[in-house]
Amino acid sequence: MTMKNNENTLHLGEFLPYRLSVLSNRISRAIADGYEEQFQLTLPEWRVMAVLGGEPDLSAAQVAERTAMDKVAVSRAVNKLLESGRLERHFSPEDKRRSVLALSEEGQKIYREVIPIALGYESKILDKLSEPEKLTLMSLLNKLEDIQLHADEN
Amino acid sequence: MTMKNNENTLHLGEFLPYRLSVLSNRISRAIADGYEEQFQLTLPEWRVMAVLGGEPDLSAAQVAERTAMDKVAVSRAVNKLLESGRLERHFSPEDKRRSVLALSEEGQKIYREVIPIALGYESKILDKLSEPEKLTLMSLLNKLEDIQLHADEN
DNA sequence: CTATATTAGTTTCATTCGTAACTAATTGCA
DNA sequence: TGCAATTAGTTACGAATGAAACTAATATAG
Repeated sequence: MTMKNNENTLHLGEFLPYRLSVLSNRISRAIADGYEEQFQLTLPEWRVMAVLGGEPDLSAAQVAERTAMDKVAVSRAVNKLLESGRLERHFSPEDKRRSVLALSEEGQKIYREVIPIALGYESKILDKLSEPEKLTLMSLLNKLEDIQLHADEN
Repeated sequence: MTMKNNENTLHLGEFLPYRLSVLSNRISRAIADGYEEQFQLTLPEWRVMAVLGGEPDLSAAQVAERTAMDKVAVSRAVNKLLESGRLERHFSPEDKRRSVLALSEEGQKIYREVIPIALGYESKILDKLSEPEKLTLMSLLNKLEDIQLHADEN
């Protein structure tokens, strides 16, 4: 019979949320180091570019959805990308509030350069796992992503 | 034959680092929501308490090691915890720079109250997994934590 | 010894981030 | 129509963060 951890102490090194946080930060930082300096690109900016590179002509709100960023973060990243000429913005004729965002030529160029860097790091990680381990990892992530953590927050 | 993703686009939703980041942030945020308001405790403060609760009389540098926080973050968290009376600090007689940190009575009380909240969230997650899945998850985390992401940075 | 280098921890400063308030455009409904 | 409610995106502001400079204490080399 397996007993659940019910001690009066908590060991961070075995605490799932802590381990995920440290691991995730380490990976994100490593990847960002791979493009931040070279392309003067922050992580939120790269996320916006990553989405628009695969699916152009989204509104800021749609970008926010797909990146799990909040709309303020998207707004800021979009504006920096506009200033640096990596993004083009139009506004929808039907709804003059809604922006229509797409990578500029320059933005696409950078996008194509950063992708292999990002995928390279991912491979560096995934290559350490066997094929069945990769499949399990993906299936575990799917499950974990589905979990409802809050009581309810309509 | 399984082909590796070698496309000219990147789908964030399938990109491991992105998925880990979103998942980890969601979990950390949920847990922090469970104690921040109730105990006026930020995540870095809680991490410091969590370490000292299980292993008292550490120096700030040792706390930094064990929490994967940097020394500035530890210094700030420690000072806020001192102000709120949750931590006691002495200085080592052999080395008057080195602090010796431990939870105060009040700190221990809070520590004992927060632990079940934190573990509760962890269980909420782990309970969705089968026993073999949990084992695989732990073994995958062990492997991923071992990966060396940087070329070399002496 | 004494000058230099190193270490522990703090402070400073510039940037980032999140929340809330705001503006402008659109929708809905009376 | 016309006015309240909603939506897209921005701005403002305080808190959190990170890097670098700093202070005090200790270790080390000559």
